[in-house]
Amino acid sequence: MKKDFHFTLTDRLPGTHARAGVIHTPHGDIETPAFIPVGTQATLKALVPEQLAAVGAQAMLANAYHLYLRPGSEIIDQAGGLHAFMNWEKPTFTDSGGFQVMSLGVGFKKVIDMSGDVAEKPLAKKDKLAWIDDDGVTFKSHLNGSQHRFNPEVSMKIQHELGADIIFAFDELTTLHHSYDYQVESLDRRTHPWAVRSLEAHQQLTQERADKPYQALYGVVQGANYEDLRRKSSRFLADLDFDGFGLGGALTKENIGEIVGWMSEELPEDKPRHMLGISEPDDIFDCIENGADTFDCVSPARVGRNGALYLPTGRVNITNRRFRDDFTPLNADCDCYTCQNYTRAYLHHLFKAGEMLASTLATIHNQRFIVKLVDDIRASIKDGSFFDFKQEFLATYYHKDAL
RNA sequence: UCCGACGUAGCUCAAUGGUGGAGCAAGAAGCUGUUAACUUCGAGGUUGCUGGUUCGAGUCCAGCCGUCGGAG
Repeated sequence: MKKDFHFTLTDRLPGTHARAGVIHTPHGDIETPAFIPVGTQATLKALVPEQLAAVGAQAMLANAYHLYLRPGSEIIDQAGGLHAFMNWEKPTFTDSGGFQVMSLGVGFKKVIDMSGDVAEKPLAKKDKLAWIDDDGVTFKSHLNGSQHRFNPEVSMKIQHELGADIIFAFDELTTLHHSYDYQVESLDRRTHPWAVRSLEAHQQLTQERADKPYQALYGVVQGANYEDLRRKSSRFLADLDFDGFGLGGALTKENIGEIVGWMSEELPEDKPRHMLGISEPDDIFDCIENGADTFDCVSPARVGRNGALYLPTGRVNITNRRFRDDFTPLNADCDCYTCQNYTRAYLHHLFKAGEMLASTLATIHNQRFIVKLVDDIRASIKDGSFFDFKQEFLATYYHKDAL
């Protein structure tokens, strides 16, 4: 099959790893840097695809774990793939299920933070829903407790049935709470061998399903916040025939840019780099400056549904009492449907009343805010104003006395 | 007018005579490859009023006030 995927670099920011480019997929192009909203279960919660497109989303990311459990990846295969199933014609990504190895296992019912200084009490074995070994992971469904097994081959089969344009190798997402020795063992015994197995299974499936659109496979770099491990993991994956790379796992927020920089120095220039699960504005700036091309994250959607909305002056809880009689637009300078048509008082009311429209309007705004932020960063790389834009945005965003 | 029941947090209700609690509402915080329209936290009280019994009363007794129901 003809490989219908490539990455074109168009601009670089001198003195940094930052770059702009275009990812070409069978379902269209993605101008990078770009933020990719997450629709875990083949829907971005609270939005119809037209609303997601209107927000400026160039692509969407779904999750192999959730769609495997329900409705089943074979159902989506029968439907003609993710795009046809969910009525989304633009590019799609799927995550491998690797995140659930962590979130249902060591991370079950815990917050895996990026500060690295939280000593959580160890989880009792019976409380976990996932158990990892060197071949893969056995886990219990969070839906009904039924037992399943994922390994690289299973994840690749599922992701091929789902049919996203960009898919990820099955990896082990370690946390900052794991020891250095564990991080080494995780790379050598699981994430790296699994990357090789994912690639082999992917190539086999690509041949078997030659009538389907080409799917690009990204290898996933791990190594927590250790420079030697991040470089080693990057070099290992760089030597394999991946179409791009996911930069994953445990990253200390304090030096996230530095960590991304280590990986960018080891990875090939001509392949795209995707930051898994990052969306805070300061993190986005740091990652792009150090070579990241695309991002996905549930945070803008989730915090929005819970009433936290992005403003240029920082995030606010619209449920706060002070918004009860604030009849100004959420953000007069925002071009999203919500800000163009509704007041803070109305949004406050919808949340307090528990109305579904609250989620929709909040999601539209938050997605637009982050998508546009990354779009603006892309423009600033192209015209050379990146550092001015970064300084101005972050100074305003993190000193929230203006509201 | 008489009889009866009931008065506890903003609301609905708990509390063998032994340090008055919960849910919801209201207030606030958190959320970074979604088990999340979620989670967490604090605040909120002269137990209708006045007396009495008791070591000790939201609880028992009396009166008053109020609400509801029934009878006239």
